[in-house]
Amino acid sequence: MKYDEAKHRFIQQWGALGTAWGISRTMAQIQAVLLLSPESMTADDLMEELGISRGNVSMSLKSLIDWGVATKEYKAGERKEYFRAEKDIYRVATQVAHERRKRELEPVLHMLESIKEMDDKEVSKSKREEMKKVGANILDLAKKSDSLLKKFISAEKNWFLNKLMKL
Amino acid sequence: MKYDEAKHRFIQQWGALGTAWGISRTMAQIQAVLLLSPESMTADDLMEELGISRGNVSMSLKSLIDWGVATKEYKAGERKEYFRAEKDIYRVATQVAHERRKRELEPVLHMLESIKEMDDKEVSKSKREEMKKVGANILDLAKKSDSLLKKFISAEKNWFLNKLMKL
DNA sequence: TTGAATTTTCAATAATTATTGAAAATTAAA
DNA sequence: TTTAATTTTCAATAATTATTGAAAATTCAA
Repeated sequence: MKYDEAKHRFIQQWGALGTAWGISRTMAQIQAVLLLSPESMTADDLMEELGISRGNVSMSLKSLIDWGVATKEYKAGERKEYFRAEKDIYRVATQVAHERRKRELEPVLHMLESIKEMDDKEVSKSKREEMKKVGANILDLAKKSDSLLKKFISAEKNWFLNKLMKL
Repeated sequence: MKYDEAKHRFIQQWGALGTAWGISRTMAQIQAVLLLSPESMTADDLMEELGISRGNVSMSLKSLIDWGVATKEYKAGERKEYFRAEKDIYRVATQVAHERRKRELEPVLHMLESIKEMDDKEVSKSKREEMKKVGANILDLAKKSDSLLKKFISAEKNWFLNKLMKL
């Protein structure tokens, strides 16, 4: 297979994966391009590569940086900004997991904590119990997932340290 | 807090969580209503509860069943169909994880396998290497996540067995 | 300070996705 | 069989989300 075809496929699939998971296609595609690029790239490079507007590139890069999966760099004697993607895919995964927890899961967990106070005699016991049970189970799952993720991360850290030791 | 307010909050937040993760608001809200309901419910119940159309309820329920997180039931001497949500939230999570892997991740993994064949002398070594590296890392992460999920599931199975033993 | 290069913002627009609602299909009781 | 109850489908429409592009803001060299 030609490099260009492989690259095209990677960018398309990565973009599709993004949309399925609630991330804009462009944002995921920009990440894909940066992941494949050995060098950091400018906004103009990305506009050209993906055929998208300057505004879109600017906003998508901002988001990638907010998610903690891309960084901005400056080159000596150059006015333009250069961008680079986080290439350690484990760090990308844990970073995204953390961000999503914070942005999307935490509001749900807060809501569940708050409805623990629910105590309404006007409604049947079984309805109240069902709600308490569902809430408790989700909170419990969240807690267990957290500790699992922590283990995963520390396992990865060790793996990285091992690699270092072997050098 | 009143039961109705708690219920309303749960349904809204669960719906919002759904959209953030690429699941339609209604589908998530129907699941929320079913999770809170001690009894199974009909399409009419759900239409009334959420104020949505019959068609939407029908399609959303079909999706929930496809995802393996809801089931249809028949009551003796009744024409209508009743629906029930999977309430073991661990099973919901692992079910959704499996489905998403199959539907959304697998196409990416196949693509990554196929671009392993990439071998294009027209393009710089560093570009080719970057692509191979990114591909290998993602495949590796997917493999590790799988084994982690497997461990999680078996841990849950044991937890369930333990509960059983204690009875 | 200028002012040209560069980036960001955001209202307008396009593209996508979700929802409706009524017609068609299915089901099962009479 | 009929026929009425119920569910499904899907074209039309609404709602949401993504993208554009040009004006405004920022940055930095002169």
